[in-house]
Amino acid sequence: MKNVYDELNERGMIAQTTDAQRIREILGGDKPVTFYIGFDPTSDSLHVGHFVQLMVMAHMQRAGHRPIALLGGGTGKIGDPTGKTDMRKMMTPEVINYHVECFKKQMSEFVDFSDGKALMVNNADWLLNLNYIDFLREVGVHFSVNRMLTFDCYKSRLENGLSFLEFNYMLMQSYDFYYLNQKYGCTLEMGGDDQWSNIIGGVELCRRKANREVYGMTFTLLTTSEGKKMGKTERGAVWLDPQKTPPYEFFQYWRNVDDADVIKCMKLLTFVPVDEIREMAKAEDSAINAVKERLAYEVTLLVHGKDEADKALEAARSLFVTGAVSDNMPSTSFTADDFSDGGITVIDALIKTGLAPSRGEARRLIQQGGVTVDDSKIEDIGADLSLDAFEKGFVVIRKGKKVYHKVILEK
RNA sequence: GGGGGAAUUCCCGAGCGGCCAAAGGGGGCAGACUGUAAAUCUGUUGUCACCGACUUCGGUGGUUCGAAUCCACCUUCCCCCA
Repeated sequence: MKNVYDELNERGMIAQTTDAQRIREILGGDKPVTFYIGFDPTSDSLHVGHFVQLMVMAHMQRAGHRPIALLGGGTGKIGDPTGKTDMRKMMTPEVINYHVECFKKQMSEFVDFSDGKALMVNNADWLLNLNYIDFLREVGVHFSVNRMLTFDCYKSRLENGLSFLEFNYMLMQSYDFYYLNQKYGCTLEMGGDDQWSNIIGGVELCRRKANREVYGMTFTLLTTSEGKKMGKTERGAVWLDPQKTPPYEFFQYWRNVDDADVIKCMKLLTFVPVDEIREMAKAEDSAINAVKERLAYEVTLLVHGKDEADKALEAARSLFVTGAVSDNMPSTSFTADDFSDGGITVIDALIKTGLAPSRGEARRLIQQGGVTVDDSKIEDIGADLSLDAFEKGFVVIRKGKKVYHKVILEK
């Protein structure tokens, strides 16, 4: 069987390691390795930024290792200052707990937690009851402030202010590793590349405090070729929760990634074998479109299941390739009540479907020629959408070139 | 504890008492070109009943015919000294 280290490496997932050789050895050995990845419960759904982490866990689990998903119910109360320019808002315990519950549910879709094949723990369980003095004496002594201040991750914060609360985040996370090492024999901490300093902190703590040799590994952040974080749209993050980001929209997000990012995404976000991906990488020009479609399909498949992936693919194809209407495209239902005088203005329709956030925006869209109803461009901002247009029961509004929306008339 | 500075629209950032819904850039949206790509060019980017009206410049009051711009107090942040 292939060493999972090589698999991850070939996929370009590995960013930094504390000891590449040794890690490769233990991952390729016959003893399962217990490792952990932490997630701070900052929102009520995981987003694509977390997805790489989930993929790594899945890869590792497939290779026979034991993942521990650590939810930061305790550290969430502090807030990780890494890479943040501003102080984070403090979240109430209720909110944090709610987020933890949401994360749990979503993660179970990707990692098998049955029969102890993987563990899910919450660091609130051990961090919340720590005694301040004891903690300082046992953990605090092992950290050098001088050194911490030189870390890159604090640089920007040194200018904008870093509270003592946040400064302690690293100690908390380091303690997590120590705790998991003692309790579950966890010997490897993984995380996004931005977590590197925090991970080092944990590795050093284990060595100093328990004289244990443990390891750390970070993986490539999901960024575009320009170095920007992926998974952000004008409406915010791309969520894994279908309520927050509908599968069709999710699919479209990947369908529209830059040429330069497709292969990277393929490697990071799907289980498609590396050899196959290498073949795909040869595609040029418009042939890349096929790869993008595959990418979108594969990722949607993993996150939302085959049904939704098929539907999204079908909807995208019919709209963009054949121009046909699909049952699976985004839609809104109107009732007869919406047509008070036998019609509704196109502007109102745009608002009601969510295609435009305000009337001003809707008006602008029409003025700039961006709105099409059933293949005829709307020229007049006062245009009406009459009941007669609904003979076939629906009407298709198109905003710009890529956004299609079906308006269904409910009888 | 003392002294100094800052808070502007999605973000960064300019802003003389009237010409400010507020420069410029980024981002977003739309148009052209394309491959549902990138780059480029153009337009647009507070709300509404869009001629015009209304609400914005950390908060609350005040000065003034008139304030994002001046004054007072408050809040938050930054910097220097102790």
